Amino acid sequence: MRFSKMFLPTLKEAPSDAEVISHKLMVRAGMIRKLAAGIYDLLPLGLMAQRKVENIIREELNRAGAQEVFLPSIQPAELWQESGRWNLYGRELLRVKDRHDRDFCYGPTHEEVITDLVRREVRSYRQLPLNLYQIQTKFRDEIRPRFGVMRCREFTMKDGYSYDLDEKGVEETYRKMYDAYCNIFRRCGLKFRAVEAETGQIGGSFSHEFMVLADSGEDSVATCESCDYSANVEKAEVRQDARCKMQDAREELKPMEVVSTPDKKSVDEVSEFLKVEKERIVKTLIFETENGIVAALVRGDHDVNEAKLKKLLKCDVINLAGEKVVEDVTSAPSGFAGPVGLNLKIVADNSVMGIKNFVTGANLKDAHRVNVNINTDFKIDLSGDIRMVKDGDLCSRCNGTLRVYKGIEVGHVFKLGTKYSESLKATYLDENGKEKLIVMGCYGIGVGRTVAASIEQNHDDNGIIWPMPIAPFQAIVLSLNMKNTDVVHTSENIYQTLTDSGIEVLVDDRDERPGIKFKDADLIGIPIQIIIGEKNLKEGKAEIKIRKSNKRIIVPVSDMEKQVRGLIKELTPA
RNA sequence: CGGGGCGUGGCUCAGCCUGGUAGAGCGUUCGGUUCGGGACCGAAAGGUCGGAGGUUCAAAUCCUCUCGCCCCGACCA
Repeated sequence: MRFSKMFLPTLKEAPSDAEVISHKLMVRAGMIRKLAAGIYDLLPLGLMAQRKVENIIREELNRAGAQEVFLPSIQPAELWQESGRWNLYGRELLRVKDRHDRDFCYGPTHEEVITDLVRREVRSYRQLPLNLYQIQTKFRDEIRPRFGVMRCREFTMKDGYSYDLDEKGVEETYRKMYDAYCNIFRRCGLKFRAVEAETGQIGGSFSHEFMVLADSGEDSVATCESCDYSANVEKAEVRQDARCKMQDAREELKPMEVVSTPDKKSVDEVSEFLKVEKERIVKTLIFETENGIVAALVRGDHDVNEAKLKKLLKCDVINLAGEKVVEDVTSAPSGFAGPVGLNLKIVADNSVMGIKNFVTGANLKDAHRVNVNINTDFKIDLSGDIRMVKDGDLCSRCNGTLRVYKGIEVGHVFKLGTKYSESLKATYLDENGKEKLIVMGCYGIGVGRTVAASIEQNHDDNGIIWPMPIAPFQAIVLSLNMKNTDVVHTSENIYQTLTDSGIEVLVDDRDERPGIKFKDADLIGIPIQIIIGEKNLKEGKAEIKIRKSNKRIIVPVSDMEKQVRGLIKELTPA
């Protein structure tokens, strides 16, 4: 490809609406342009990188026994009504009507469509297992799209669905997909972690998320320093240990008192005002569930994990109560809730059980209670692990320390079970002629997000540094002086030779000054720069610069192909 | 959906408070000098100041409405 002919509009300055690095660089490098909030045009350079990722995905999935299909992006409402998600999915589901006033939606995911296909075609156990995937545009009407291509409304996703005879079958498929995902992300040059995750809206019994570690990530991952335990903080288990107690067992129980705390609502304020460590304050959070209102107690330095609370309470819906409900229930403005005298079901985190003489809200405006003790002053109905892990907690699997990192979720695998085969009646006849539910798994990869995540992990002040496997071009030839015929001819020759031998090369044949070419080459991040300038050329030589290491070598022009070939190999992970 | 901010040439932004000829840098076009890290000189094109309404002799500027975009929040009392 020739730079002079390519639609590659690079920018010196980043657009003012770009926040994260990948977004800025993708716009500056001429990969994307915004059409509307959360909706982007993909330009040639951007598409090339994305196609590279797509092809790696295809190779690994096909190798693992999956088959590619292509399903409609517009889906009839009936299917979603049948699965029950037409109502459940909420406003993220973009609904449209056709000219006959029939309801459709733009697919945010394809469980319904593909399960409908499978249920119509699969009758016998002989036709299973089946593992189908597609690479498709999805639309999710996000509350707040942000970070460029990282969290947008329209995006490209690889989604795959597996159909097995039984639990054993799906577990094997799941493992295969898990391994394939590891290969895919490794080949994309990403530093990632496969972490245990909550199943969320898609539902199902267990799942792993593939997280790319990056500060700009919107998810938090807890990772053990000593063993290989990794989990989304939503899911990560807390280990109870001696350190949690932090109190002398011999400390005597003191009589409870009410103290005035004018306008001190938050744990920070109360801790400061009463000169008490946050560990000795107990927060009382009021939640509404389908089975009534409950009060959840966690230590002042901890946060409630709603997913865990939900599980402990065995309920489906859980929402933090609003101001009004809090006032009704505690007869005090929010900020002063406490367990003493509350006529609610009270759930406590394990760590609360070990504290004595702690501080809580008094259920009175501008007042807290001190020296509160469980059993003496109030009773707990239920206790368990209901808090979010935090950095420095102990690992639940070993004695290591957990670290919490930010991560970008690029892939997710679920063991779905029979959730959809049940609602959509996807069944088969087993060898005894008995009808059984097909057992499903589902597997997603955010393709565009993977590209963005790679940039988050691979860049410097000058621009993108593509890992070789997903670089839009493997090499770029910088013809430094278009007025010098030797330079031009040599650049052309090298470009032709490399291209003919199957290497993906961009030649910067624009009539621009060298500085501009260097800057653009760095910006668009091509791994190998081949720099053709007069001085070196007089000795029949040219320079090669490795974008990643900034290493420069001078090689004879005649040796170029061999050198480049060697470097490509060197820069491609096995 | 709540709070905040911003819409002025292709891009980044100034001008708005205090109404009176629409600006800069980058980019683009033409001519010349330059040519290994975003050059320089000269000339030029390009904007109904997001849109609608209002106030005024006069509106980018003040008021009202509207659309778009961005940020923060929408679980922690």
